[in-house]
Amino acid sequence: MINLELSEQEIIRRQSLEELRKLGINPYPAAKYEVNATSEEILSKFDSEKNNFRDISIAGRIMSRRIMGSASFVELQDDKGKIQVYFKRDNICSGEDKTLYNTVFKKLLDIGDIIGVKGNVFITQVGETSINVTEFTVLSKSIKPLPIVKEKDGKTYDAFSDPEQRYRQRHLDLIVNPHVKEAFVKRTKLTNSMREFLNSKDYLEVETPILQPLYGGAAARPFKTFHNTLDQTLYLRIANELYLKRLIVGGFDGVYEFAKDFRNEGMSRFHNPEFTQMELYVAYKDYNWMMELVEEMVEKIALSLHGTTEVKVGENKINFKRPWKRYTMFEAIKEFTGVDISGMDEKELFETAKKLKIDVDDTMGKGKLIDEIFGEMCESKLIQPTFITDYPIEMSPLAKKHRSTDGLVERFEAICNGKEICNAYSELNDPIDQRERFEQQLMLGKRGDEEAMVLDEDFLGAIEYGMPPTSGLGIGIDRLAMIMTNSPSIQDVLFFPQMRPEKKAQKDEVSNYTELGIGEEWVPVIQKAGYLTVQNMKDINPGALHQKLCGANKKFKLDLQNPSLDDIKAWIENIK
RNA sequence: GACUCAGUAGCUCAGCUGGUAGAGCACAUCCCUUUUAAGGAUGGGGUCCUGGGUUCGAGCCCCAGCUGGGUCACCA
Repeated sequence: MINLELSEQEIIRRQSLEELRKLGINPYPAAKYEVNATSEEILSKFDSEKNNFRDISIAGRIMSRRIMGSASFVELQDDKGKIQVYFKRDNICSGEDKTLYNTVFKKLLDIGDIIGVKGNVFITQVGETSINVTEFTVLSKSIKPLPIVKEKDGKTYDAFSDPEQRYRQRHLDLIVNPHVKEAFVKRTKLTNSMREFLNSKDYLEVETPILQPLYGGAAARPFKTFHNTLDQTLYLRIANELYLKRLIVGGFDGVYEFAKDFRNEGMSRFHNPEFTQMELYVAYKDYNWMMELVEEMVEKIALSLHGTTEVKVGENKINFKRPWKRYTMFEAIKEFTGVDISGMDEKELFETAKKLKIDVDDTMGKGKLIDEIFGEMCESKLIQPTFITDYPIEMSPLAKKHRSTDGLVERFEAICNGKEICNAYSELNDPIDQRERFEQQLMLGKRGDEEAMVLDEDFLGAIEYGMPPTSGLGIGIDRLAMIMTNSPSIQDVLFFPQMRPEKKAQKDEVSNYTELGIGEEWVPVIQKAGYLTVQNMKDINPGALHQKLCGANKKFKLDLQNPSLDDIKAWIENIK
């Protein structure tokens, strides 16, 4: 029986599936299919003089078909791109039986099907490098129609562009939007390049717990979960900083981790609840040394992705060539506002912020005020990669006090395209100071700051044994990937960005209907008519339902025995 | 979380002042063949996001909700 939830095209494809089976063709064969070329190789290396690429074998998805009487063209898409494939009836069917071309190829295959073809490469009269097929194999029948995207001269027609569908059905997005695939390939090249760089310096890639009994290393609200056997609350990590530092205490001089971190906060085009950060800790170094490492590493990444240090991002051209501009936070504020705040006390800072039309309130301390002024007046103006150094101590409980200026810490961030891409310190390794800083955070927490850090006794215990002077770095991989792939949204560099679950309409069980005396075969018909629950049918006109059901029976050729009007009246009366 | 825009065929979108739901692609049947966002002819395909309301009558107007986009706020 026909499934009424399917569209016409889906029904036709399922029928084709059965037809293939009747012809003895398995639409989902088990055997491996030997592939010895890709579309990319053929297009770049075919030479009609040499007539190379004889007897090639290639597999992919049918993306378009131009069917003619006894010859047809198909666009086949594989992992690397698309190539035109030429099907000629007499090349495929050498004998009298033309079923393989007339029926299997022309009628039973569709856009979206995955096939393998064997043949020889040639160039058509129009000049298109193509494969002349001698043999083809159905590898997987597609029973859902693909969105049809067409392209000419770089212009795309009927693009599959609805962001909701693209993110919810990323597989579809990847099939029909080639530039999407490119961005993800670049993202992987980015992390590969970074990993190579770090490995070449002999730093050790490690893994630390994602489920943590205490969350620490950043200021953020966590996701909370529960371990049954331990009877204990656990948190998904917001950072891995405190674990990596324990490894430094343990005697590794350089450790890094590509870490998925989780923060239970707002979502935006720059924020996803789970995101990737690369954290690196190197013993016996300071934040000045780390700035040079960041410059060198990011410049190398830009070069390996684009072959140049210049990267186009939106309207801007960003140049990652070393050295990057450096400002202390005070210098940056002076540069962009004209105000020198370096000597100011809390009250003066408060008045300055007010004059600059920044929202301020009484709870803000000195550090928060400086941070606000910088965030409002400077950050978005920093397009070229820039280091901002020397942050107020209040905002940085894990950073070492500045070697020469009171009230500051040895911290830097790199800002690029108006957004922070990394954050680094000379790490605080004085256990007494660290304990005091945590205690200050506890006070903030008691005052209601939900993002205040928790005191981690185990971590303190570790650094009490002595942690070497260390520089640490956290670099936002998603943010960097956005810049390197010219993507305006974080959703464009995450395969499966977080989405609210789709709400499905509630449906009653079949038994809810049969209890009323309705035959099982009528249940899908009634639901198709819009009555997904028995209660929806309660107050309707029996005559109208009768018409709808008999109409559907005829329309969909269901060959069911129509119920009488009295039957339907009885069903509706039976509803409680 | 706030504001704002959107949701109509498998896809991209029209839809007038409220009056029988439309196009292109895709699909089906047929014609032709080295074509290319192929062409020609004919045809089928709809819970107009959901639920209320106003109205003789709602895709359109009003209210509530769902989902998404954009901007802002928190944050990396």
